[in-house]
Amino acid sequence: MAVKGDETRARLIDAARTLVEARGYFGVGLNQVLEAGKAPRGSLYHHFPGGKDQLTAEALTASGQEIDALIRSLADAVPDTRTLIESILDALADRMEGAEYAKGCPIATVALEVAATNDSLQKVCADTYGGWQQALADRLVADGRTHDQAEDLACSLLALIEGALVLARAQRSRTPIDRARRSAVILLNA
Amino acid sequence: MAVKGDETRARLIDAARTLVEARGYFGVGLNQVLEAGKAPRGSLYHHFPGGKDQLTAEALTASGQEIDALIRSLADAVPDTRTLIESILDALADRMEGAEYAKGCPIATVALEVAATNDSLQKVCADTYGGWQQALADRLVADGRTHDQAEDLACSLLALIEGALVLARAQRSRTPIDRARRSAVILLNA
DNA sequence: CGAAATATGTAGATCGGTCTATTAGGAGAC
DNA sequence: GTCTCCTAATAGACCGATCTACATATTTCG
Repeated sequence: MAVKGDETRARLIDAARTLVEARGYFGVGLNQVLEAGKAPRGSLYHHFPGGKDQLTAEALTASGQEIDALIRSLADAVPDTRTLIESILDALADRMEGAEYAKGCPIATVALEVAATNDSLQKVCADTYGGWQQALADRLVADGRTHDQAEDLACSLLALIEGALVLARAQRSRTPIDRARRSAVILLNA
Repeated sequence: MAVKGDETRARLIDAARTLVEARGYFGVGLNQVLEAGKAPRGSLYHHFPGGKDQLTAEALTASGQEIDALIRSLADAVPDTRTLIESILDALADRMEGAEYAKGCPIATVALEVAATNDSLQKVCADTYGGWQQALADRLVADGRTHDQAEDLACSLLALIEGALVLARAQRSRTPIDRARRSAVILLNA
């Protein structure tokens, strides 16, 4: 029965990922997750004895790893770093528009909600952002930049991307992302 | 009793501003607001017949106007736009650290939580961001930039600032803000 | 007095979490 | 093969707490 159990677990994580990205940690009730994941309450606490926090942490981790993989696979598939950043922003903008602004950064909402009050989730968010920054910095080092330069620039590029996602969702328009795209190129060429 | 009533109203808005900035729309219960604002439940629905949404909207608007005023007053007090941006980021970083990362952008958390599901609050967030962007763009036009250039750059600077605030809160460190500060100067000089 | 404001009480829903049963399916004995 | 057993997994009732909102006084002051 290991297989069926794993499927239920995965369905719950998937449901939590979508809902939490759209409405945040406090904005999603377990009943919603259970309904979307088509699972009874007992299954949730069987697979996630740590309750809502554990489920949310695993959902954030999964979404974080997906973005990490996206960055690293694009980095391999693309001729230069400028194209990498542009591809990331294009992909995120398309994803956001396709979801009618229910999707943006899968981490940011929770990160802001729990920054000062939930240590375990805050740590998950911090680590996830750290991983993304590292993925960008790796590429910048491959371009010939020093470690310090790469870390600085990767952090600013990540901030520009995250901020553009916030503005785009808030205004329900991809314009901020397109503008950030041009500014990112300026930062890369500086 | 107009005076006393207005004071109660103001206390509730102040309490909502602080709590909502720290934990977001869904993360704050009216009981918390009432306790922090030292008011009974009846007063809340007397002053805010629209309930939680109205209270939140007014809290966001007040916080938004405060930042707007900060930008515009700094713009008058400072010799160049570079110093303006640096002053804004320094002020925001100090404020965040001083609150142990319970403060960041007073709008962002709610903006992300309600982007796709609460039209009235989404509109408040969008308008607030629009106002900030306009305040920055006004200064850039005064520097001699065209209207379009100013709008583009103001949007990217705002994204950079917002993103830095997200990363700084998520990682509980002012480093992302300091790095964004240097990148903002690059964008201004480009 | 009359309106504004305050002060509670309470309704009805939903919250996260725990509990006890029941079902399902694979491992091992023979 | 197939029967038995044991645990993983499902199922849903139930708990106290909390949520937003409303209703009904009571108080305060022009």
